[in-house]
Amino acid sequence: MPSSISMPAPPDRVTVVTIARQAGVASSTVSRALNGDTRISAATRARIAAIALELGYKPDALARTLSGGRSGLVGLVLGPVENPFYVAMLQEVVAQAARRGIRLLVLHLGAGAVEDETMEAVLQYRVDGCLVTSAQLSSRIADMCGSHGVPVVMLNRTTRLRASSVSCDNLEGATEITQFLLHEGHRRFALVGTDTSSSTALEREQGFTRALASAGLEAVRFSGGTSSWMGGYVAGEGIAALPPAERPHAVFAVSDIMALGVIDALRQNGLRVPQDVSVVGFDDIAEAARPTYALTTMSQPLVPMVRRGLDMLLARMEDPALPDEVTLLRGTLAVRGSTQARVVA
Amino acid sequence: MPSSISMPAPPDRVTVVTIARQAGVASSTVSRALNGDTRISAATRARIAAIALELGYKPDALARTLSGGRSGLVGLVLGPVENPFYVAMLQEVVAQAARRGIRLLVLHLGAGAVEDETMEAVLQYRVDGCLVTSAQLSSRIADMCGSHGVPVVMLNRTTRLRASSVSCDNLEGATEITQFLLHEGHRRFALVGTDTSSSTALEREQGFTRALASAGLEAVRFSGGTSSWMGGYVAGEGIAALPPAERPHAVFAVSDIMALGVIDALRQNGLRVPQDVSVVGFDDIAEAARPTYALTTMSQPLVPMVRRGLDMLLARMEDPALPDEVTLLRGTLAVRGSTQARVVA
DNA sequence: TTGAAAGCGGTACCAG
DNA sequence: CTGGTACCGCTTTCAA
Repeated sequence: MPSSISMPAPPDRVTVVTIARQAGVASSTVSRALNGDTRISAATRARIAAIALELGYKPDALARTLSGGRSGLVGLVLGPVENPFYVAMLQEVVAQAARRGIRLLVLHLGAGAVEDETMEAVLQYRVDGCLVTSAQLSSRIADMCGSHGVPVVMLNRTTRLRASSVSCDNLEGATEITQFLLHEGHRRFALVGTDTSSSTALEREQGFTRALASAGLEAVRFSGGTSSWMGGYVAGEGIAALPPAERPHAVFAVSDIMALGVIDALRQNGLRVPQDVSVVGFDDIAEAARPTYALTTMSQPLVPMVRRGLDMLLARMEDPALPDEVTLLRGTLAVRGSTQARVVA
Repeated sequence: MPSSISMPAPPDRVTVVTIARQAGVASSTVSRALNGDTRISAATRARIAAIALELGYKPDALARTLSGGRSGLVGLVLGPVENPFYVAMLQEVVAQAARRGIRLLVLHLGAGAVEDETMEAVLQYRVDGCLVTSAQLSSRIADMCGSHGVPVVMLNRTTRLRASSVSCDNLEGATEITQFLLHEGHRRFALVGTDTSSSTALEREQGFTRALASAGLEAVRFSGGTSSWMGGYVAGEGIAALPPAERPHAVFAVSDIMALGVIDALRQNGLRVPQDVSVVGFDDIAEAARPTYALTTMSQPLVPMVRRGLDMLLARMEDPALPDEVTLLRGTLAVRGSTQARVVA
């Protein structure tokens, strides 16, 4: 039966055999030549390369993997994208992975639990390694990867699990930004945190609280639930509802997205930022730089974090015996318009 | 050499052969049994299933694919995530794909061009189909997929390419929201568009312009560059700079994210929304519902769109001969606080 | 320097 | 109903 007009026959796959026949050599020779094996004469190598190019040969990644090689696949477990920080992270991971010839297999995205079938994909597709950001139940992924010799690197998340990690020095960062607030003359503080206890949020709270304690101060704590705009907004309403005498000079939110919610809530309730209340966050998401927010925040070194994370992962894909490693990177303070020095009354 | 303490030997892979030996049958029988082939006696099937379960057998997706089956992989090409709409889409795609047992291979993300190596991944990993959202150069992906018999479905993007698509009825939606504005008494309009000509933006502009034309009206056009908050902000500043006599009653932005930028710019310049100017968008991203914006917009039926898109893709993965198909879904008007009826002067 | 052949883990065809 | 076997595309000994 002749093929229909609208469906040009998908061209037959060009394989090592196709090339071997064309070149009049064995398929094994083709394989070696294309992989730059120096035992093959430069002449034959060149000839085979030429034919491969001409025929548009694309090695089958699956077959290659099956016969014992790497899959080139890295599993990706991504946190709640309601927080733009995770979106930025995703973007950076995708960009850098592409540059390194790594393919990303989406294993999970969002706040929910990682499903079982998802976990199985790690084995079924012979994923070489996993990149995990946040996710409450990431420990399950780490466990199963660990027991199957699949290296795992956590981004923006410290852990005691068998896995390596790269994250911002949250404790130090929170300390630094708190000291900045103290230096600016603020003496009454509010802390905006979450109900869920992610390592990230906890460390930041600690840094803040300790820095205050060193100055003999305490903060009132507000929680809006999750690390989201709405979470911050709810907390912000609570702060705005305080009697003027108890109103904080400055608010520290454990994430930028919450800080933005806080700012909106304060303004919605007639308070000015920074004139009445200074607000700071942590992350430095793109929205923080908008003129309407101009959020003072601790900027996470996103690009280096991802680079370091991929380096660590690739190294462990090469040599699975490498010991776990924890890297902390320092953030940098980004001072913008959401804070202002407090004139002593 | 004994294995080290920290590295428990990765357990040997459980294959059909492992099970076959355990059960005292041929591997082909195992394969059939596990695939529910009714020719195998219910008894043997049960027995094999039990052994498989006990041994924790996970069929190797790669081997299965190599021997002629589907890979279960769908390539994902995602648009600029600066626009939260694409993030929401990603989230929905991931969720629904997981539910259907489809694995997503990230091919691209962002505004940039799709790289060559990325395109090759489609063939190298034997991707069963591709899901494409936006992306200027998505045509290249579509081309190469088309010529290799890999079905493509475009989401939120109409096209004349060989590919199917699902999108919101942008023309109709823009018309409807414009008529709403007219009905509310607005007579002077501004249009906020982009420099890049995505089909989506163009159709929305058309719907708006035509609806106005039907009423004998015209709009001043502003462009802030890209479909982003900043793009909207820049356009908004232009609008705010107009002399009061020329100030529009209502602004139609081709996307929510731009509309938010417009609102912020107007307010930053002392104009009130909706009292001085009404603003509408298109998409209904989560941010639009924030009390601080309360954006009136055309809500895209995201969940049904994705469902329909996956349906179409799966159908074509089963039967590649299916003809291309274009589906338009109607959006629904979400009236919120960023618009207000204009009292006739 | 190159060829032949044996897998990798499944599926499917052909027998029996 | 079930077993044997070839094959998917590539890598990798083992020979020559």
